[in-house]
Amino acid sequence: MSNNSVFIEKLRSSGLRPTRQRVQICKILFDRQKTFHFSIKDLAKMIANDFSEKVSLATVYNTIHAFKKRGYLKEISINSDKTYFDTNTSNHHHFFNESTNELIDLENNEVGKINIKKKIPGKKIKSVEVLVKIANSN
Amino acid sequence: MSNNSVFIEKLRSSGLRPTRQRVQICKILFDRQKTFHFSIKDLAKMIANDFSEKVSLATVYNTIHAFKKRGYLKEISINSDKTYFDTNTSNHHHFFNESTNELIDLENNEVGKINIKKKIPGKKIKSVEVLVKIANSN
DNA sequence: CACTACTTTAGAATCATTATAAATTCTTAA
DNA sequence: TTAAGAATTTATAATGATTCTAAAGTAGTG
Repeated sequence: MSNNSVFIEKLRSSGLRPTRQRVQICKILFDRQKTFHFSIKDLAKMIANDFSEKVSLATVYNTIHAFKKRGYLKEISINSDKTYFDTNTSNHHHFFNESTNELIDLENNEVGKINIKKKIPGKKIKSVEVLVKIANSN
Repeated sequence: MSNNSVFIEKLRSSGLRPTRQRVQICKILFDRQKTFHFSIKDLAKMIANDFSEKVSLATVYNTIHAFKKRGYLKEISINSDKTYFDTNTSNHHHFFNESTNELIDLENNEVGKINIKKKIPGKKIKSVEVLVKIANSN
């Protein structure tokens, strides 16, 4: 369990004022061992449950965007209708469980080297992301 | 240049009545050599340009969904804010050019075998899709 | 032709997200 | 510590994409 000063520092160090709202959101997002995959809606619900003080939806959006911009979160697109964010900002991949709509991390070292044979002249590769869709075996 | 009867047959064979609107949309989508990547907005614009008769936006949505359901189109998610459809329904991958927002197909045989080392018990893999983000080399 | 089911349509409704502008809070420096 | 200015939060409105609705139109069948 981190104490708030860790998050206050984190925020300050990237030029964000450590407001109550931002610190609260940090606690939910980053005070955990495992990767966290969430939608804005999920997060808003958790804030409502975890804290007595209300945080407006606009602030949730603002904060998530600020965090994404600073590299604290990654955005993941599965289907157009679902936007998830991921606290794991390393280079990695995902399983998407179609039976449950659940996302599972797939670390870089859990996927063999990916050889992109086609080259696009004048372009360089920024990232290679794999999405593995899975479902119940039967 | 295919004639309409090809599309009328295609529609009929999958239980869709070959209405004027659907045939028009078929002509735009499928009467071409190369894969076509498009958004609903793109398509609506093309319909407006190519045909004298108006097609309502609701019909465009209905038709695209019907085509997707029947496997004539694939949906592609890049960023949450962009939904593209793809007339290439084969198992394949994509480049996404971040400089131009352009999608480029990457066929299965242009990517080396992808070895997913992590297994999820009780689940089977439905698909493996790679998204390669690219940008100008400099 | 007449019937029925399928389609299309305009417009309303919904949902997620972004914009706005006023109120609040944070930081700083006196 | 307090005043000033900038950053932030907030409620609400605005936007944009998509879906819904219910009425009008159309295709297929006998």
